[in-house]
Amino acid sequence: MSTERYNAREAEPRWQKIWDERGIYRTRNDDPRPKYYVLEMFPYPSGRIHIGHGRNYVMGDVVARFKRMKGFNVLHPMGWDAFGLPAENAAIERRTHPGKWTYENIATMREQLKLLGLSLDWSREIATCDPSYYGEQQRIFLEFLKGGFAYRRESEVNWDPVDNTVLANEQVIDGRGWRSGALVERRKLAQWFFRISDASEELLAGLDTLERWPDKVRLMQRNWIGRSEGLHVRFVLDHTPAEGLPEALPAEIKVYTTRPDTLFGASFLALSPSHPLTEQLAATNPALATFVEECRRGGTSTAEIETQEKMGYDTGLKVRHPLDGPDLPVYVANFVLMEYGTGAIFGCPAHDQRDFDFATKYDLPITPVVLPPDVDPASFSVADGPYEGEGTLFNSRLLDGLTVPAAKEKVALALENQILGNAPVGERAVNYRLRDWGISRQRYWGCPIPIIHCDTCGPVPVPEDQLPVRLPDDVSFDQPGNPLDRHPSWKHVNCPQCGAGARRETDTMDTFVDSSWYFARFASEPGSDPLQKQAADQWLPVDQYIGGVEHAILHLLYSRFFIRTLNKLGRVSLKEPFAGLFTQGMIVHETYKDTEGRWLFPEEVERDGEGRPVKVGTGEPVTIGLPEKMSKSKKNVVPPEIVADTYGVDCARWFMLADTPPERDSEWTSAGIEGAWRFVQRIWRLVGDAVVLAPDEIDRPVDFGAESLALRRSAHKLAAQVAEDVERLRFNVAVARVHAFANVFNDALAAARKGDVTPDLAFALREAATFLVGVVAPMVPHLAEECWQVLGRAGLIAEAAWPAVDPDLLAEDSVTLPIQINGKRRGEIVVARDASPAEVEKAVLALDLIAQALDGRAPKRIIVVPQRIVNVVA
RNA sequence: GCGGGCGUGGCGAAACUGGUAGACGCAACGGACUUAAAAUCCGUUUCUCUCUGAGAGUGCCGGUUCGAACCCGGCCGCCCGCACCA
Repeated sequence: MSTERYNAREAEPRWQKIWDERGIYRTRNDDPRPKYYVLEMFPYPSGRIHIGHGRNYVMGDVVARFKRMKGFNVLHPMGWDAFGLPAENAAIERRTHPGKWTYENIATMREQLKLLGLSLDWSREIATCDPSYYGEQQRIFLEFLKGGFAYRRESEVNWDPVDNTVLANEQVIDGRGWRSGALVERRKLAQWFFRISDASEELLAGLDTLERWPDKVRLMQRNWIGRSEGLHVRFVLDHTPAEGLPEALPAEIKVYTTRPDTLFGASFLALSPSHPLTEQLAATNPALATFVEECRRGGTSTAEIETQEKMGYDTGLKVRHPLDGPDLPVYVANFVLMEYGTGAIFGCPAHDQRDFDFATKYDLPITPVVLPPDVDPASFSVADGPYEGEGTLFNSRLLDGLTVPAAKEKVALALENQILGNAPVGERAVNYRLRDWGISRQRYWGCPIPIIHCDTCGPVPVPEDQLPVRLPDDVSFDQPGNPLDRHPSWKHVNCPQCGAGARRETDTMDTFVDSSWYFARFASEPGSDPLQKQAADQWLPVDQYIGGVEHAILHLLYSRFFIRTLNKLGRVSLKEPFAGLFTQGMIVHETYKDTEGRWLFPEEVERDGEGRPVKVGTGEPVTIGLPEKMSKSKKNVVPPEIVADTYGVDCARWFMLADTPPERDSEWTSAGIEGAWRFVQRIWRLVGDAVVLAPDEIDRPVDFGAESLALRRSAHKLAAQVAEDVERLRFNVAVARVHAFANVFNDALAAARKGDVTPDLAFALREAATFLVGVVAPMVPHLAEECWQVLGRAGLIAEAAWPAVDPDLLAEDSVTLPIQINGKRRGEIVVARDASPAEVEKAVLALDLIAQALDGRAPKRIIVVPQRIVNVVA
């Protein structure tokens, strides 16, 4: 028996060095084997990683290693989402350069990731802040522009008047700038947009092709795109000249509705405060202008929007009802969004909560037009609130008696056929919630938008031969605002078209642009063109993409749009970048606070004699809080280095895969990591014991005894089942199977120690050990290499094949069937695997326990489910 | 408010998608080995009872079925996404 413990601290760096020296994780594009691309969402280099960051990389690594063993040419790269605001904040706080800070973090985190023993092809590493990467992105931007997928328009931003800077939504807290505390204003700025809304329909339809995505994510994207079918309706303005109205008002107002059936319940029209007509009226109406101003000032936080009261301003205008109803007043209302539909609505208070609130406040008529099923029209009232359900139309002339869908159809037809001017009054329309993607950021640390603004030529693309537009290094962060804007020379250039003095665009791109194609960059070999069509077509789509649910919408939707657009521009052949998606759960950890409410690191807490948590050294009592996502601020983090030093990273990897289903949050506990450690040692011992009992590799004997055969069956079943579990990413189940097999193997070894080790048993023991090591190799790769060596196998297990399963060993000759009487389990019977139902039935009826239960009577019915169960109905 | 998901021992969870509920692990308890400890190994561990056996049991109530954790209806509780989208 082996007595040495497995020394992970010594073995792990040794194997990592060997892997590294032999370059076995370097992927070649000319490898003829079938491809498999596994990718974890690349990290933002924020400083240091903690063990909580490791889970998705470990999961991806298990898949990568498994697929390699299964004979695939695996691409498993890593890079850095390296642009972004935190680098600028760090620059301000630490008086350092964002690039320096970023690259230092990358260096640290790269070493930490390497510590985890991940089988990554580091030769393809990229950082999005590298000019070779963002230069290509600038080229893509210009192609988008040329192809009509990018454009510029005015759009509102959050403006901090003290810091003189634009704020991201998350930097606005309770309507104030997070740093300055100043009240945030909304300002209009000319900004660049990608026309993602034009792709709404294809992005929606494409979701149906993504069969290996979680339903939840597809649903979230579906809701985000927010397709709705409705009707555009033109309401003619009644031009009875009212006092003080400006000349040249438009003849009509167009609204969008999904409830045209409620047209006869309409009691007002409402315009958005940003509607062109509102602006026209406000120009000569100071009271309205003030009202619009008030609406604009409304808070930006969700809490404020939620509780905001409905407010309206009666313009004094009236419109005519298109179908012989009463004239309707036109309001401007704070709850009508300009960005959706036409920026104007008709209000039907009886059947819409918002309209109901509004009508109640301004004392407008509330006419019910939809009667719920089985309700008497005389007693039906909407005084307590609107009715938004299905029903039958009434109070609605031509629609009376129709169901809601039938009424929608009839109104649509009627309005389509009613021609006014040269166009129908009503037109069916599809609307999407999805808006265009604003990519301009008034920041330094991002990809510069390659545009030059000329007073005569307007915005002009930077010529191809002048790309990339590099960020200047000599910038200062001692004043608020965008350093590119105040740089002494950077932005002053000549117009590429007319040669006159011009200015560079000083906005940089949203970092979601950077992450929308990095997976395509990994496809081409290091040093080659960043976006090579052939390479992208070879490797994409990503076969298995792994990351957090927090990216379920934006990153994944933007990437889908980006790839589709690259496809239209002829840059890639595929339409969907990620064939398989998995969203993993977080690692959570208890939180600790001392008596003064200060957060404590886990290593600052221990148990006293009575098991109470106390502070190390002082013995001061400690309060334990609920497990939460690991975060620096709450100090509930575990650094990978500590785990590596005490238990080894294989233990950490095993722990992260075990027990909890991968999509759920998993709690990091010391008991858990100790359990993983015990099991790692157990595998080591089992393999060592097997080698002692069966020291030599021998040819497979022809015949096997019962014990040997049983062990072989278990081993082959293990390899088959774990393969399936890993394919389905059910790592916790795979781990449980390995545990169960270890128990079986342990018993077999104990029995073998007592008796003779016959050649067939020796073969079976060695085979079992080899299978065990092969099966755990993707999960605990260092331990597996060490065991591989103990087994005397040549080469590295990292390059070995998955254990070869003999299908004959998977099928048992006989099966044990449970026997139920009236649905309750009463016994069991062993029958041949291929026994016919009639044979089983006969054997069951012959049993004593059945005879007793039947007590002489004939059974009413016997259900035999082959290889499953027998149920006797007495 | 709208949309979606989930409720199984002291805990994390399995259950081949309608067929032996609780595999496997953690924790706990008992035992072996040891001068002792660590490590390891062997047991016990859903609940109840009249305990060599029997009954109940997958949030609660009901239904479908020979058979339900799984399907259907209605409650209760928790979690997530969206949020004035007309």
